[in-house]
Amino acid sequence: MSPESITAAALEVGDREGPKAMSMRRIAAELGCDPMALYRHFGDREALLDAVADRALVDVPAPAPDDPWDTRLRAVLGGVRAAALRHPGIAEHVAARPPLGENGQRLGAAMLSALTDSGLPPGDVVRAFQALIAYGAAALAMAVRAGRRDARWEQAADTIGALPGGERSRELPAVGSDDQFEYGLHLILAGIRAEAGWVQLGAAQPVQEPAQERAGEQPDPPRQRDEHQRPERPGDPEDTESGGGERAAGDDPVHSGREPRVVGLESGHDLVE
Amino acid sequence: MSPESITAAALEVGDREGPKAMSMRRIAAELGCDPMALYRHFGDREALLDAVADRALVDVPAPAPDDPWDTRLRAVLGGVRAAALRHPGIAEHVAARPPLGENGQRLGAAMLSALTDSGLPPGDVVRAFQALIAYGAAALAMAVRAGRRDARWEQAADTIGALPGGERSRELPAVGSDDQFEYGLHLILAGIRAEAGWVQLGAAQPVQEPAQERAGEQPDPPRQRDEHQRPERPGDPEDTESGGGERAAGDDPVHSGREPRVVGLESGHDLVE
DNA sequence: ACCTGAACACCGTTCAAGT
DNA sequence: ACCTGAACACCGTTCAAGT
Repeated sequence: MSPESITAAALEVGDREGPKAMSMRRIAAELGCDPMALYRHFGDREALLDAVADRALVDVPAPAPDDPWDTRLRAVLGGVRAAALRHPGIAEHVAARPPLGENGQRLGAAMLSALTDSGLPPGDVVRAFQALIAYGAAALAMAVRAGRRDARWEQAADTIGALPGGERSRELPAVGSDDQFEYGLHLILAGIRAEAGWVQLGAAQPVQEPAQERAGEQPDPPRQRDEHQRPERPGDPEDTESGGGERAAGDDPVHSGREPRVVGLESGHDLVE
Repeated sequence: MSPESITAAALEVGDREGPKAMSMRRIAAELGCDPMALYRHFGDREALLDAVADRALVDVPAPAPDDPWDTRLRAVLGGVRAAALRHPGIAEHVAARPPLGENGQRLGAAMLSALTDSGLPPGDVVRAFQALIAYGAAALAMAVRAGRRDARWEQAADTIGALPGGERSRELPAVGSDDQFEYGLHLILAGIRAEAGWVQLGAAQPVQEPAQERAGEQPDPPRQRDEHQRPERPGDPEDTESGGGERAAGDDPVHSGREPRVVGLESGHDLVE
């Protein structure tokens, strides 16, 4: 009757009977104990599901530190996605929650490290991190719902097909598919590259191969036109002193002339309970 | 006792008492009728919430058709986000569901039209559309939870602050903030630009102004260095015939040599019920 | 035929009663 | 002091009984 045995039982009943079955009562029944016994180890159901979600990520390995930063990001996000989809009972919860358990922190650190290596300024590293988490979570949620054959998305495919520009793509939008996931991730990584100042070789003739990088999960030796070269940067992210205060609070182009920054969550609105 | 009066009552009780209060019984009580009466107009709770979510989007205007494609995308996604946050009771549901009601289709069509104008090939238009929906949904969900002061995210901020590269950004990650939302959207739009073959002027000296486009919601006249020029493209998206079958099924660089395409949801796995 | 509301099969969590 | 389980305050939905 340990936290571990509880999360194990929860994961099993969730995998077997779906997310709705992961109730305190049902999990307790699985363990043959009183539902209240669970509250000895977890404050409430949410805390228990947090632990279960993190447990589902134990098998996701940290990326190889010598890989390029974008490869590392793809490895982490793809790994989380695959691991979560292996446990459909908890995938929805993984998708809805920030990664805060032991494994979530480990993988989050790997992502932040990769983003730092991308050359983004430190402040943008955190923003890009959150953007990637958001995208990954939503794509995962879509995959879970697509697996559950949500009639809404089938209808959405019809709608898209009926719209101008969507006619020829009627069979494309496999909603939560790996392909779809990789494409969106590819877009964000390309955005990071542009933002960090990488120059994409071959950008002059984009029609023939604008998308081939997405196939690049595999070693991809044959013809690597998707190489990138980094321009020299006057101030490195490290020296924040004389290297140019180009993104200090005052002249930050994003925030100057706007309302006072919301810091953390302290000054946030409080919607309900 | 019409569908409209029901959705109106649901929206009001949701705004007033939070998403959990939007139960069939509670909404019926608001209307002074039997809970079962709601089932005459909506098949189940999910269908009712779909209608309520769409109703929350009536006020989001279609973007000005003459604006640049990226401005239109920002307008639609920002508008949906703002409208949803005005109705926190339903925001979570808006975030979790594809846009299928009257207003969702209207805004989805505007997004697809904008993406078509971005120069992406038709198949990628749909992929980019879904990626944007996914990102917008997740960012909205984060904003709702941040508004609810989720302790998890405060802890996440601490974790990020403790990681290498995150030290200086301790006060940055206002989790569901407008700033954060716009940054992620900016990354995706930059990715689309790169993918569609747009060249970003000034990419040679990126350190000084890599991020200023994000301020571009306002007219932004002073100095527009974030202009883009489009290279000539051999085949226009419109002529799919002789203009070059460059992205036909056979030689699609993304899909060639992979497992058979998943089409729609028909061939999908079925996780549970 | 239509509508109603009692009833079913659940929830998460509290808390008083037992040990 | 600790643990248990009855009880509270809810759910979405079914379905038999009423009109």
